[in-house]
Amino acid sequence: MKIFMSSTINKIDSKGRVSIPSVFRSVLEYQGFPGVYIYPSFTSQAIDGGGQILIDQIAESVEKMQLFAEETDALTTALFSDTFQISYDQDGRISLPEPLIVHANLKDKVTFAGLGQKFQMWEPEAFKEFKSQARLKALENRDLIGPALNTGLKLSEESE
Amino acid sequence: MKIFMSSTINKIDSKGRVSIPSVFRSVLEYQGFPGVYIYPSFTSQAIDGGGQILIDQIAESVEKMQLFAEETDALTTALFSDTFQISYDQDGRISLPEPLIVHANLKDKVTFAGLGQKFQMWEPEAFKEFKSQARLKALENRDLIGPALNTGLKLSEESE
DNA sequence: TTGACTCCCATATAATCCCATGCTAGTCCA
DNA sequence: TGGACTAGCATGGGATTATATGGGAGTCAA
Repeated sequence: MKIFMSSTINKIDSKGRVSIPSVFRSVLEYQGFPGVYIYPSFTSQAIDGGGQILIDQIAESVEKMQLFAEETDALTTALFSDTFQISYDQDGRISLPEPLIVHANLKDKVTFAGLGQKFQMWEPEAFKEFKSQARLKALENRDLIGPALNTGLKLSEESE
Repeated sequence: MKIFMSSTINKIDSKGRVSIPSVFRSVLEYQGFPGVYIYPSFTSQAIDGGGQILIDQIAESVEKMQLFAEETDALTTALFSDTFQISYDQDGRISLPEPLIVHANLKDKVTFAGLGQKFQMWEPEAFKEFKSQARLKALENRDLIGPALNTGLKLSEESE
Protein backbone atom coordinates (compact mmCIF):
# COMPACT_ATOMS: atom_id res chain seq x y z
CA MET A 1 0.00 0.00 0.00
CA LYS A 2 1.28 3.42 -0.93
CA ILE A 3 -0.91 5.95 0.84
CA PHE A 4 -2.47 6.29 4.26
CA MET A 5 -6.18 5.59 4.32
CA SER A 6 -8.95 4.46 6.63
CA SER A 7 -9.02 5.11 10.33
CA THR A 8 -8.71 3.07 13.49
CA ILE A 9 -8.79 3.70 17.21
CA ASN A 10 -5.92 2.26 19.22
CA LYS A 11 -5.16 2.24 22.90
CA ILE A 12 -2.41 4.09 24.70
CA ASP A 13 -1.18 1.68 27.36
CA SER A 14 0.07 2.39 30.85
CA LYS A 15 3.60 2.94 29.60
CA GLY A 16 2.44 5.46 27.02
CA ARG A 17 2.85 3.13 24.07
CA VAL A 18 0.52 2.90 21.11
CA SER A 19 0.50 0.58 18.12
CA ILE A 20 0.85 2.11 14.70
CA PRO A 21 -1.93 0.47 12.66
CA SER A 22 -0.62 -2.35 10.55
CA VAL A 23 -1.88 -0.80 7.31
CA PHE A 24 0.05 2.39 8.10
CA ARG A 25 3.19 0.46 8.89
CA SER A 26 3.16 -1.12 5.49
CA VAL A 27 3.05 2.35 3.91
CA LEU A 28 5.90 3.55 6.09
CA GLU A 29 8.08 0.58 5.32
CA TYR A 30 7.32 0.98 1.64
CA GLN A 31 8.80 4.48 2.01
CA GLY A 32 11.98 3.03 3.41
CA PHE A 33 11.96 3.89 7.10
CA PRO A 34 10.27 1.71 9.73
CA GLY A 35 9.05 4.60 11.82
CA VAL A 36 7.13 7.84 11.76
CA TYR A 37 7.75 11.56 11.68
CA ILE A 38 5.19 13.32 13.84
CA TYR A 39 4.55 16.94 14.76
CA PRO A 40 1.72 19.04 16.11
CA SER A 41 -0.74 20.05 13.42
CA PHE A 42 -0.59 23.74 12.66
CA THR A 43 -4.33 24.06 12.31
CA SER A 44 -5.92 21.42 14.52
CA GLN A 45 -5.64 19.94 17.95
CA ALA A 46 -4.14 16.86 16.39
CA ILE A 47 -0.81 15.26 15.59
CA ASP A 48 0.30 15.13 11.99
CA GLY A 49 2.36 12.18 10.90
CA GLY A 50 4.06 10.85 7.84
CA GLY A 51 6.94 8.84 6.53
CA GLN A 52 10.19 9.46 4.77
CA ILE A 53 8.53 11.00 1.72
CA LEU A 54 6.76 13.69 3.69
CA ILE A 55 9.88 14.72 5.55
CA ASP A 56 11.93 14.70 2.36
CA GLN A 57 9.45 17.07 0.77
CA ILE A 58 9.63 19.41 3.70
CA ALA A 59 13.41 19.30 3.85
CA GLU A 60 13.59 19.97 0.14
CA SER A 61 11.33 23.01 0.34
CA VAL A 62 13.62 24.38 3.03
CA GLU A 63 16.94 23.66 1.36
CA LYS A 64 16.62 26.52 -1.04
CA MET A 65 16.41 29.06 1.70
CA GLN A 66 19.27 31.31 2.67
CA LEU A 67 21.57 30.36 5.46
CA PHE A 68 21.55 33.55 7.51
CA ALA A 69 18.09 34.98 7.14
CA GLU A 70 16.11 35.59 10.26
CA GLU A 71 12.96 34.40 8.54
CA THR A 72 14.67 31.13 7.74
CA ASP A 73 15.36 30.48 11.40
CA ALA A 74 11.72 31.11 12.25
CA LEU A 75 10.46 28.85 9.51
CA THR A 76 12.80 25.97 10.20
CA THR A 77 12.07 26.26 13.90
CA ALA A 78 8.36 25.95 13.20
CA LEU A 79 8.93 22.97 10.95
CA PHE A 80 11.60 20.97 12.74
CA SER A 81 11.74 21.81 16.42
CA ASP A 82 8.44 20.07 17.15
CA THR A 83 8.99 17.20 14.74
CA PHE A 84 9.98 13.85 16.17
CA GLN A 85 11.50 10.97 14.29
CA ILE A 86 10.40 7.81 16.06
CA SER A 87 11.02 4.30 14.89
CA TYR A 88 8.57 1.75 16.14
CA ASP A 89 9.61 -1.39 17.98
CA GLN A 90 9.25 -4.88 16.61
CA ASP A 91 5.64 -4.96 17.76
CA GLY A 92 4.92 -1.80 15.78
CA ARG A 93 4.56 0.49 18.78
CA ILE A 94 5.89 3.93 19.60
CA SER A 95 5.69 6.02 22.73
CA LEU A 96 4.38 9.50 22.12
CA PRO A 97 6.40 12.55 23.19
CA GLU A 98 4.74 14.45 26.01
CA PRO A 99 4.39 17.77 24.11
CA LEU A 100 2.39 16.04 21.39
CA ILE A 101 0.12 14.29 23.87
CA VAL A 102 -0.63 17.68 25.36
CA HIS A 103 -1.19 19.34 22.00
CA ALA A 104 -3.72 16.74 20.89
CA ASN A 105 -5.24 16.39 24.35
CA LEU A 106 -4.83 12.61 24.27
CA LYS A 107 -5.97 10.39 27.10
CA ASP A 108 -5.93 6.61 26.74
CA LYS A 109 -7.16 6.25 23.17
CA VAL A 110 -6.12 7.73 19.86
CA THR A 111 -7.70 7.75 16.40
CA PHE A 112 -5.36 7.19 13.48
CA ALA A 113 -6.84 8.79 10.37
CA GLY A 114 -5.31 8.37 6.93
CA LEU A 115 -5.06 11.48 4.77
CA GLY A 116 -3.21 10.18 1.77
CA GLN A 117 0.35 11.49 1.95
CA LYS A 118 0.13 11.80 5.69
CA PHE A 119 -2.03 10.77 8.59
CA GLN A 120 -3.33 12.36 11.76
CA MET A 121 -3.72 11.25 15.34
CA TRP A 122 -6.71 12.59 17.23
CA GLU A 123 -8.46 12.27 20.53
CA PRO A 124 -11.33 10.04 19.29
CA GLU A 125 -14.22 12.30 20.27
CA ALA A 126 -12.53 15.35 18.80
CA PHE A 127 -11.97 13.44 15.59
CA LYS A 128 -15.63 12.50 15.26
CA GLU A 129 -16.50 16.15 15.53
CA PHE A 130 -13.83 17.14 13.03
CA LYS A 131 -14.81 14.49 10.55
CA SER A 132 -18.43 15.50 10.32
CA GLN A 133 -17.35 19.04 9.50
CA ALA A 134 -14.76 17.81 7.04
CA ARG A 135 -17.40 15.88 5.12
CA LEU A 136 -19.50 18.99 4.77
CA LYS A 137 -16.57 20.94 3.45
CA ALA A 138 -15.63 18.23 1.00
CA LEU A 139 -19.15 18.18 -0.31
CA GLU A 140 -19.12 21.94 -0.84
CA ASN A 141 -15.92 21.61 -2.85
CA ARG A 142 -16.86 18.57 -4.84
CA ASP A 143 -16.52 20.40 -8.13
CA LEU A 144 -12.85 21.11 -7.38
CA ILE A 145 -12.10 17.50 -6.87
CA GLY A 146 -13.30 15.97 -10.06
CA PRO A 147 -14.97 12.69 -10.70
CA ALA A 148 -13.53 10.87 -7.71
CA LEU A 149 -16.22 11.80 -5.23
CA ASN A 150 -19.02 11.05 -7.62
CA THR A 151 -17.82 7.62 -8.52
CA GLY A 152 -16.39 6.73 -5.18
CA LEU A 153 -13.34 5.44 -6.98
CA LYS A 154 -9.66 6.16 -7.50
CA LEU A 155 -8.86 8.59 -4.74
CA SER A 156 -5.47 6.97 -4.76
CA GLU A 157 -4.37 8.67 -7.93
CA GLU A 158 -5.03 12.10 -6.50
CA SER A 159 -2.23 11.83 -4.02
CA GLU A 160 0.74 10.78 -6.02
CA MET B 1 19.43 10.39 11.38
CA LYS B 2 20.51 13.05 8.95
CA ILE B 3 19.01 16.31 10.16
CA PHE B 4 18.42 17.99 13.48
CA MET B 5 14.83 17.82 14.65
CA SER B 6 12.75 17.82 17.82
CA SER B 7 13.63 19.74 20.93
CA THR B 8 14.54 18.95 24.51
CA ILE B 9 15.38 20.89 27.64
CA ASN B 10 18.58 19.81 29.35
CA LYS B 11 20.19 20.93 32.55
CA ILE B 12 23.43 22.82 32.96
CA ASP B 13 25.07 21.26 36.00
CA SER B 14 27.17 22.88 38.71
CA LYS B 15 30.32 22.40 36.65
CA GLY B 16 28.78 24.10 33.64
CA ARG B 17 28.33 20.91 31.68
CA VAL B 18 25.33 20.07 29.53
CA SER B 19 24.41 16.92 27.63
CA ILE B 20 24.01 17.16 23.88
CA PRO B 21 20.73 15.33 23.23
CA SER B 22 21.28 11.81 22.02
CA VAL B 23 19.35 12.37 18.78
CA PHE B 24 21.60 15.33 17.96
CA ARG B 25 24.74 13.35 18.72
CA SER B 26 23.71 10.73 16.23
CA VAL B 27 23.43 13.43 13.54
CA LEU B 28 26.82 14.85 14.45
CA GLU B 29 28.51 11.48 14.38
CA TYR B 30 26.83 10.72 11.08
CA GLN B 31 28.62 13.84 9.81
CA GLY B 32 31.94 12.47 10.95
CA PHE B 33 32.93 14.56 13.95
CA PRO B 34 31.85 13.69 17.52
CA GLY B 35 31.43 17.29 18.58
CA VAL B 36 29.75 20.56 17.74
CA TYR B 37 30.52 23.89 16.16
CA ILE B 38 28.71 26.64 18.03
CA TYR B 39 28.55 30.40 17.63
CA PRO B 40 26.24 33.23 18.68
CA SER B 41 23.18 33.59 16.47
CA PHE B 42 23.29 36.76 14.39
CA THR B 43 19.62 37.47 14.82
CA SER B 44 18.51 35.97 18.11
CA GLN B 45 19.60 35.73 21.68
CA ALA B 46 20.50 32.12 21.05
CA ILE B 47 23.43 29.89 20.21
CA ASP B 48 23.63 28.36 16.76
CA GLY B 49 25.15 24.94 16.47
CA GLY B 50 25.89 22.34 13.88
CA GLY B 51 28.28 19.74 12.66
CA GLN B 52 30.86 19.42 9.96
CA ILE B 53 28.35 19.89 7.16
CA LEU B 54 27.11 23.23 8.45
CA ILE B 55 30.64 24.62 8.71
CA ASP B 56 31.49 23.38 5.26
CA GLN B 57 28.38 25.03 3.84
CA ILE B 58 29.19 28.33 5.47
CA ALA B 59 32.74 28.27 4.16
CA GLU B 60 31.49 27.36 0.71
CA SER B 61 28.89 30.11 0.59
CA VAL B 62 31.56 32.64 1.52
CA GLU B 63 33.74 31.42 -1.33
CA LYS B 64 30.90 31.79 -3.81
CA MET B 65 30.52 35.45 -2.97
CA GLN B 66 33.69 36.22 -4.93
CA LEU B 67 34.78 39.02 -2.70
CA PHE B 68 38.10 40.85 -2.64
CA ALA B 69 40.59 39.36 -0.32
CA GLU B 70 40.17 41.87 2.44
CA GLU B 71 36.39 41.62 2.28
CA THR B 72 36.59 37.88 2.57
CA ASP B 73 38.86 38.23 5.55
CA ALA B 74 36.42 40.55 7.22
CA LEU B 75 33.52 38.26 6.61
CA THR B 76 35.22 35.10 7.70
CA THR B 77 36.51 36.86 10.76
CA ALA B 78 32.99 37.91 11.62
CA LEU B 79 31.70 34.42 11.02
CA PHE B 80 34.39 32.30 12.56
CA SER B 81 36.07 34.31 15.28
CA ASP B 82 33.19 33.62 17.64
CA THR B 83 32.83 30.02 16.57
CA PHE B 84 33.92 27.28 18.95
CA GLN B 85 34.70 23.73 17.98
CA ILE B 86 33.94 21.54 20.96
CA SER B 87 34.03 17.77 21.12
CA TYR B 88 31.84 16.19 23.72
CA ASP B 89 33.07 13.73 26.30
CA GLN B 90 32.14 10.07 26.38
CA ASP B 91 28.92 10.88 28.21
CA GLY B 92 27.96 13.27 25.44
CA ARG B 93 28.51 16.47 27.42
CA ILE B 94 30.19 19.77 26.63
CA SER B 95 30.87 22.81 28.74
CA LEU B 96 29.68 26.03 27.20
CA PRO B 97 32.07 28.97 26.61
CA GLU B 98 31.28 31.94 28.80
CA PRO B 99 30.66 34.41 25.93
CA LEU B 100 27.96 32.16 24.51
CA ILE B 101 26.28 31.68 27.87
CA VAL B 102 26.11 35.46 28.15
CA HIS B 103 24.86 35.93 24.62
CA ALA B 104 21.98 33.49 25.11
CA ASN B 105 21.34 34.59 28.68
CA LEU B 106 21.49 31.00 29.92
CA LYS B 107 20.91 30.05 33.55
CA ASP B 108 20.67 26.42 34.60
CA LYS B 109 18.57 25.05 31.76
CA VAL B 110 18.88 25.14 28.01
CA THR B 111 16.51 24.19 25.20
CA PHE B 112 18.06 22.34 22.27
CA ALA B 113 15.90 22.95 19.20
CA GLY B 114 16.43 21.23 15.87
CA LEU B 115 16.25 23.42 12.75
CA GLY B 116 17.16 20.89 10.10
CA GLN B 117 20.73 21.47 9.04
CA LYS B 118 21.57 23.21 12.31
CA PHE B 119 20.23 23.50 15.83
CA GLN B 120 19.89 26.27 18.38
CA MET B 121 20.34 26.54 22.11
CA TRP B 122 17.97 28.86 23.96
CA GLU B 123 17.02 29.92 27.42
CA PRO B 124 13.83 27.81 27.67
CA GLU B 125 11.35 30.63 28.31
CA ALA B 126 12.80 32.74 25.51
CA PHE B 127 12.51 29.79 23.17
CA LYS B 128 8.85 29.24 23.97
CA GLU B 129 8.21 32.83 23.02
CA PHE B 130 10.22 32.58 19.82
CA LYS B 131 8.59 29.34 18.77
CA SER B 132 5.04 30.56 19.11
CA GLN B 133 5.92 33.55 16.92
CA ALA B 134 7.60 31.20 14.46
CA ARG B 135 4.50 29.04 14.16
CA LEU B 136 2.38 32.07 13.39
CA LYS B 137 4.78 33.18 10.68
CA ALA B 138 4.84 29.71 9.21
CA LEU B 139 1.06 29.66 8.99
CA GLU B 140 1.10 32.97 7.15
CA ASN B 141 3.60 31.57 4.68
CA ARG B 142 2.03 28.16 4.34
CA ASP B 143 2.07 28.34 0.56
CA LEU B 144 5.86 28.38 0.55
CA ILE B 145 6.16 25.27 2.56
CA GLY B 146 4.05 22.64 0.98
CA PRO B 147 2.64 19.51 2.50
CA ALA B 148 3.48 20.04 6.15
CA LEU B 149 0.92 22.65 6.95
CA ASN B 150 -2.05 21.39 5.04
CA THR B 151 -4.81 19.78 6.96
CA GLY B 152 -5.86 17.35 4.30
CA LEU B 153 -9.02 19.34 3.85
CA LYS B 154 -7.70 21.33 0.95
CA LEU B 155 -8.19 18.44 -1.38
CA SER B 156 -7.92 20.70 -4.41
CA GLU B 157 -4.16 20.93 -4.01
CA GLU B 158 -3.72 17.20 -3.87
CA SER B 159 -4.59 16.74 -7.49
CA GLU B 160 -1.81 18.70 -9.13
C1' DT C 1 48.46 25.69 43.94
C1' DT C 2 44.40 26.91 42.03
C1' DG C 3 40.93 26.69 38.60
C1' DA C 4 39.18 24.72 34.40
C1' DC C 5 38.57 20.76 32.17
C1' DT C 6 38.34 15.75 31.39
C1' DC C 7 37.91 10.91 32.69
C1' DC C 8 35.49 7.58 35.15
C1' DC C 9 31.84 5.63 37.74
C1' DA C 10 27.11 5.64 40.08
C1' DT C 11 22.12 6.20 39.80
C1' DA C 12 17.20 7.30 38.59
C1' DT C 13 14.21 7.51 35.03
C1' DA C 14 12.65 6.62 30.57
C1' DA C 15 12.68 3.95 26.52
C1' DT C 16 12.99 -0.45 24.32
C1' DC C 17 13.26 -5.58 23.98
C1' DC C 18 11.10 -9.81 24.40
C1' DC C 19 7.58 -12.97 25.35
C1' DA C 20 2.74 -14.10 26.40
C1' DT C 21 -2.28 -13.50 25.80
C1' DG C 22 -6.57 -12.70 23.53
C1' DC C 23 -9.28 -11.12 19.73
C1' DT C 24 -10.73 -11.22 14.92
C1' DA C 25 -11.07 -12.57 10.29
C1' DG C 26 -10.21 -15.72 7.12
C1' DT C 27 -9.68 -20.57 5.52
C1' DC C 28 -10.12 -25.28 5.32
C1' DC C 29 -12.51 -29.40 5.61
C1' DA C 30 -16.11 -32.67 6.80
C1' DT D 1 -23.16 -24.94 6.31
C1' DG D 2 -20.96 -24.94 10.39
C1' DG D 3 -17.16 -25.77 13.29
C1' DA D 4 -12.28 -25.98 14.09
C1' DC D 5 -7.91 -24.41 12.90
C1' DT D 6 -4.64 -20.68 11.68
C1' DA D 7 -2.43 -16.25 10.97
C1' DG D 8 -2.10 -11.59 11.87
C1' DC D 9 -2.78 -7.95 14.95
C1' DA D 10 -3.31 -5.18 19.23
C1' DT D 11 -2.24 -5.29 23.96
C1' DG D 12 -0.12 -6.43 28.74
C1' DG D 13 3.83 -6.76 31.50
C1' DG D 14 8.56 -8.26 33.23
C1' DA D 15 13.40 -7.73 31.96
C1' DT D 16 16.95 -5.13 29.90
C1' DT D 17 19.21 -1.14 28.00
C1' DA D 18 19.92 3.80 27.07
C1' DT D 19 20.07 8.46 28.57
C1' DA D 20 20.68 12.47 31.40
C1' DT D 21 22.69 13.83 35.48
C1' DG D 22 25.56 13.97 39.86
C1' DG D 23 29.95 13.72 41.81
C1' DG D 24 34.95 12.02 42.91
C1' DA D 25 39.52 11.89 41.15
C1' DG D 26 43.13 12.88 37.81
C1' DT D 27 45.46 16.21 34.35
C1' DC D 28 47.19 20.35 32.60
C1' DA D 29 48.48 25.07 32.41
C1' DA D 30 48.95 29.61 34.26
